[in-house]
Formats: sequence, structure tokens, C-alpha cells
Amino acid sequence: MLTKKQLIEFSDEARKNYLDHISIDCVVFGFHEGQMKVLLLQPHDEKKWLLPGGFVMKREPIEQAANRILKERTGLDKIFLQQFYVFGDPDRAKFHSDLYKDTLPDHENWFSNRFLSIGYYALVDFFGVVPQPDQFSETCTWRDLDDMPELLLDHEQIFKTALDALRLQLNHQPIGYNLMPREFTMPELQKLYEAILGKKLDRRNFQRRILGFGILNRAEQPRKGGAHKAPYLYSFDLENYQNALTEGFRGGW
Amino acid sequence: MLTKKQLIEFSDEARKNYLDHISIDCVVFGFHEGQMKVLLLQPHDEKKWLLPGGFVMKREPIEQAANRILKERTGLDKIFLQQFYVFGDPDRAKFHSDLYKDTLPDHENWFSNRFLSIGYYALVDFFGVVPQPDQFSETCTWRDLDDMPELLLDHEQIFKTALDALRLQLNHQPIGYNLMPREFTMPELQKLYEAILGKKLDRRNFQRRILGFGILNRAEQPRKGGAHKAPYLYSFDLENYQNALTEGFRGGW
DNA sequence: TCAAAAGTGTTGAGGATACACCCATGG
DNA sequence: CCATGGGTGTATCCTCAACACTTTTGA
Repeated sequence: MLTKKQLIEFSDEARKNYLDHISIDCVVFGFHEGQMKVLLLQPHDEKKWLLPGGFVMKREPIEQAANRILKERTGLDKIFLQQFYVFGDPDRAKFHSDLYKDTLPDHENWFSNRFLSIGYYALVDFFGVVPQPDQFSETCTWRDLDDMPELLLDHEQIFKTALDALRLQLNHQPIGYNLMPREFTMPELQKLYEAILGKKLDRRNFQRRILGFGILNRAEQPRKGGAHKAPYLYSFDLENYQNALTEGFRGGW
Repeated sequence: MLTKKQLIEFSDEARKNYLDHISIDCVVFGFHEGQMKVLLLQPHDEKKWLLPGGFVMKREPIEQAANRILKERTGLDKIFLQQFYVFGDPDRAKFHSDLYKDTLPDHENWFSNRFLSIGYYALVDFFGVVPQPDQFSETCTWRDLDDMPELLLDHEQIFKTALDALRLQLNHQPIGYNLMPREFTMPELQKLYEAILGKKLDRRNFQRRILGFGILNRAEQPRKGGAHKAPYLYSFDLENYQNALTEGFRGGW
């Protein structure tokens, strides 16, 4: 929680630089060791968590704003971003406005504004991210998709909506490409699909189907060193991938 | 175009009632005589057209705002609405801010604000609509999907994005239910699908497939009076429809 | 040599496509 | 009586799901 002085300073700066009433919240997905991960922030003196977010500068394109916000949280540039919904309930940020209601009167406190929040989901390479808390937060860290803590405000709803959008767009967006490292094995890619869809898939049928799309290149050398039979390494054929996505992969999983 | 006095009055009222920087634009779809229709407005002294739109009141939920705006344009209550995208380019409304730049300085003119516009598509019963122009417009009328005039601002982009969203969601939203009258024939429903998808479908296979979903009830009496063989009348079985939509109809068209 | 991971192959059911055929009605 | 619109039936193809089998490797 900010001191009164900090809050006044922040509010003054915000009013100068940002659009009133607009915020951005991001659901940042990563993939590591067979698990989908989401990047979360824990505010000072709070049990519950928040999605990374921020505001839009007065003349800034909104996608650029989302990129700027995420660069501060992850260190990454040029992140894959997809806008998925606007959350516009008048009381959606009641927690934030209540938090400081004894510190500063509403008309001076930026956080007592009504904010419509534009939801973006982001797909990042897990190993490229260096989580960095913002000034309101104690920590910034990855959480497993199936071990999510309680979230503040309406961020639970935002998160769930993002996950739904991700599932719906699995055949229409380069989701695998942006979440996997450059080279990966077929079982690893399958784990990603299983994590997103929340169900097991048949190993053999998965392989045949993915390969049938013609969007993967197989490396000549299989991965060495592991136990058991050495798996082949694959990478995405970006050109074919893009073409296939415009059509959308046929059928369901 | 407004007079200076009108513009000042509107700007003052708007600043009092509406959120700055937020607007709503709606793509209203209707279906009549085998044609998809879109509701458009033509401003005074203008060749090009606009989508119906408006602003959000300071404490109003955004979906309610969209409903209010469309009630004024169509006379309809409780319209089926689906938010599909936010258009946030800083210069997207340059036409509007330029239009009055000699009438009123920017800081007094509401239209010279930057507006992020939330896009909704609406599905309405064609016969229920009584098109009603707003104070900026000469006319408000239906236009055929394949005979669209030039649009102002970024409304061409908004329209196209809406149409893409409509196609993607054809198997996940009650699109047929909201666009067709209560009773309709199979060929009529097929025309709707063909209009949305932009391609011809096989009559027999369409029928079998739609009926296979189990979402239609066949009336006992076929439609009479027309030439040729009397077609059966169908209506949607709303309960089954809803259930089927949560799964999404399988396969493509 | 055996368990576990990974690659490849086969088969059968169900859905989609492309047809052919029959029925009703107005001109 | 026939052109046209509309309802019903069928053969073929193809996709997908559910399987079995083989290969490789470390323990």
C-alpha cells in the first residue's frame, strides 16, 4: 500500500500522462516442464494476487501500451499479444478505490476512477522472462495453471475469460509457436495441447495429426542424453504455420 | 454538421454525462429476403456512411450503453449483443475532430477527444426494427451486405472485424435464433448460413446436418399459399440450442 | 533383459459429400 | 404437363479414434 504522499504523486502523474477510465490487464501464459504457467503479482501486505496491468498513455496505441507494460514485468520486447475482451462493470475495481478511501478523498485519488479494462493474453517463452514486480507489488512470479491462488478485483473472471479465448483460438492463432522454445519434441508439444485443453490426448493420433498439418520441420539429430529412446526434435515451419492458421485447423481435439 | 451553438451544447452535455475517451460502435445485422443487412447512418451533407454508435454514461455498464444506443436507433429492447473488439488507434477518429476544427477549438470540442471504441455486433429481427436517425444523421437504413457503401472513420475495419467474428462464432452463438423470425423454412435458414459464410451449401446435406443437431422443432402445418411444394415450418428448440452451443457444433461448413 | 519412452502401422465406425429420386403446385 | 421448389434416400470417401507392434535406451 502506498503512503499518502506516494499516492498523491502517482495520481498527479497519472492524470498528466494516462487516459482516464482505461486500463489494461494481461494474462501472460508461459509453458515449462509440462505445465502451463501464468504470471502473477502479489501486492504489498496482501494475500491475494493480481494480473499484471497498467494504463494507456494519452496518445499511445493500446497494443503498444500492453507491450510497454509487459516489457516492465518480463523484460521482453515484441511479445505476442491478443486482445480478448473489455471488462466494463462500473464497480469492477471497487477493491482498489476502497483501499485508499481513508488516505485520500476520491476526487484526488486516481484509483477511485472507474476503469474499463482491456484484456490481453500474452504468449511468451518461459525462459526469456525475468519477472519484475511493479511499485505496488511485493513479488512477481509464475504460478501453475492448476495451482492458481485467489485473485483480487475481477481478475479471476479476466483470467478465466482469457483461458477460454486461448482454447477457442488454439486452431487459429500461433499458440504453439509462441509458447514453445525453438526446438522441442513431439511429447512436449503434446503436453502443451493437453495443458491448454485440460484433457489427455492419444499420443499416436496427436503426432499424426500435427504432422499432417505440415507445419513442423524435423531436425536431423534426435535429442541425446535422456533415458529411453531418443525423441526427434521439431521446430515450426513459420510460413506453413501462418498459412494453415488463416484457414484454421479443421476439426476438434 | 452541427452549428457552433449545437456543438457547444452537445460537448457540455457530453462532458457532464459520458466517460471521456470511450465510445461504442455497433454492427447491427438483420436478415431479409435471403440477404444479410447492416444498419447504417448517413450524416447530414455526407456521401459516406457510419455505423450506429454512442457513448457510455459515467456509471453505466457498457453492455447497457450499447443496448441504450441501439434502442434509440431501432426501437428494440433486449437486443442480442456480442462484444468483439476494441479499436484503439490514437488517430482513428481524425475525420470527426477535423470536421469541426474551424468551428470550435479542440479543447472545447468533445469530438476532438481521443476515443477508444468498443465494437459490438447485434443480431435483430429485421421486421422488429424501425430505423431512426440520430441528431447527426440524415437517414438510418438497412444496407445489403454485398452492396455496402463507403464508410467513414475506421468503420470499414470495424464492420469487417464484426463479420469475421460472426463467422467464427457461427457454431458457438445463437446466431440463427436471433436473426430468423420465430418460424421459418429450411431453405430460408440455409440462405442465412450461405449469406454469413459467403458460399453455397448443398440443400440436402444442410438439412440433414441441421436436423441432426436436434435444435429445431417442425410445425405440424407446412406453409401454404406459395407456389410449388409447401415447405415445412421450423422453430428453434431453445433449450437444446443452448446446450448444443456450449459444446459448439462440430466440424466446418 | 526388462521397463519405459518413443516411432510407425492398421482397422473400423461415423460423418461428410455428391449424387438420384420422388412429391407438390402454379402457370 | 412441366418447370421449379422442396422433401427423402443412398453410395462413396475420408477423417478420426482406438487399437498393436516395433525400436531404442538406461538401469
